[in-house]
Amino acid sequence: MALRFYNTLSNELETFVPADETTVRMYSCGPTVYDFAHIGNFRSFLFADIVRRTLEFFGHNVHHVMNITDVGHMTEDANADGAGEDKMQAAARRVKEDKKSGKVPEGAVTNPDDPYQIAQYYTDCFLEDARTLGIKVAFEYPENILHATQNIDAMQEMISQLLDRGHAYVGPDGVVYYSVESFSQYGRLSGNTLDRLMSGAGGRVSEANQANKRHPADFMLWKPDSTHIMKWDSPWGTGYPGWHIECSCMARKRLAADVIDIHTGGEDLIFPHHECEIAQTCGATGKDTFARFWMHARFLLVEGEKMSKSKGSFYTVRDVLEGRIKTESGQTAGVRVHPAVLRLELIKSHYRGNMNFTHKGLMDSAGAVKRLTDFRNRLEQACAGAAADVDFDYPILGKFADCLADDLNIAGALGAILPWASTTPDDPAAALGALNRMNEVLGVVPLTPSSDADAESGSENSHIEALCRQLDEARAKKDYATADTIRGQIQDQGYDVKTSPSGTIAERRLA
RNA sequence: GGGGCGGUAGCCAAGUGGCUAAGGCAACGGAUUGCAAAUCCGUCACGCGCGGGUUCGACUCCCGCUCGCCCCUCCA
Repeated sequence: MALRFYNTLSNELETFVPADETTVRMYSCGPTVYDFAHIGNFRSFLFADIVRRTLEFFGHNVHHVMNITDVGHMTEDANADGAGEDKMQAAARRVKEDKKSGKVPEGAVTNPDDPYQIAQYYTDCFLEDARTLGIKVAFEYPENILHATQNIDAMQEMISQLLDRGHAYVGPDGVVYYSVESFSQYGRLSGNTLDRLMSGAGGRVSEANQANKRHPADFMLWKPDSTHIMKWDSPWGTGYPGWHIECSCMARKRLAADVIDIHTGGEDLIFPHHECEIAQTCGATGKDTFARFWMHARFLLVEGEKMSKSKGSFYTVRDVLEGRIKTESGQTAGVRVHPAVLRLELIKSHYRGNMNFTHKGLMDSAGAVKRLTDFRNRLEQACAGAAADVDFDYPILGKFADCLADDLNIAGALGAILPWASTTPDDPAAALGALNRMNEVLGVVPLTPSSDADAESGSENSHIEALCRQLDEARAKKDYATADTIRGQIQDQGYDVKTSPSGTIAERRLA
């Protein structure tokens, strides 16, 4: 089946075929680790995970690599005199505050002034969140998730190559800059060609900095600065690398190729980050292509608006999972959310449209996860867990495959699955096989019915169980007032109550 | 000013140049229930941001406009 992806490079849907048929080489821009990643970041990471799982679904072997940006870049990188506060220093302040309030686990960061400890702390948090949400590459740390700070040598090597090949120069300020005029393709990805760039339109370019560059769009590769909180020796003085070089370097190094198949990231990275990556990699390799496909996820809105710290909508994964989000009425939701629910909420709409994260949407997703889980449980019972192998001739699976192959149409795929999940298939073993294959991409059907219960404390389980029995007793005695009170108690603790002839069952709500 | 993406019912969200515009949620009616929940059955867009054009026919193609979002050197 032909896979079609929208390529930012051409602004068109293109049929995807890997350059090397044995392996798809894929690189995703990962998090900066000066703070917790928020759900907007995770939308982008989950998008990359869907790309990877889709490729695997269609039988490709995928080598997926992600970076961890742990070099403390200036808060204002454009500020060439280094006046901005280092992000790692800002993070140190934050961690010190969090340590006081007990948010940082005992022993996690023994010295908040050590930037490597800060970076590792947030890296660990990121990995934990990513694994919770089922992002595959997170289980491949550290082989396929690389730290920038552990690849400084490779960056210096690439900078040397760029200097040798005439794509870089040392400015009067001692900073090594990339010369955008040396690379004729500059602007091809973003449309921001040199003639179109409106210098400083974003208001983030300082005049003083520009004086040292040959062209206003030239960007930093290495900055000598012995006062920087993270610094390394280099032929250009002790200092630190520019932001863009790490991805060019690590993609080439870890994927062992000058040209890779797919590069993903958030839409804001198209310019300058990915434009600069292309300039660097192509400048160093001499090839005219870095990534054959560039794929970008649109931004996430929260309740219809941009996420904002002042509105309290900069949710982290833990904020959502632990119920610290606001409902439509502005109340704190308070109910724990199953990770599969958040995963589905963040993947269910098309990656090239803005996604609106809402409390209502989360409730919707919870219903869908529950429905799929119940469906799976029914199928497993019906066929004693013996799933049969099915191929794309199986109607739902074929439809699912068609949707995915059409530029990752997850919403369309869900439109096929959800009504199917209300049916009772004639061949439960085949249906289970199909569902399992689809879930390899979606990753939203919790593994076993008991896995959620296992996550609860034993005492809570037995407490709820006891209330269920009391409810049954009251009902048997036709003491409905008591029964209703007990039911209310169980529900208040985040459970759905189901009464049946064989007794009351409480199920923890997924959100 | 420039580059790019999007605007389908209360909400989320597919889709096609031409049968009655998927699906989910919510809502409503019914079955069931002590009452609910869950489940099941049924109802729910004469219209697809606005205005033109092309066409026998457009929500789907083209032009203009409008709104939202991203970028034009912090950003997923």
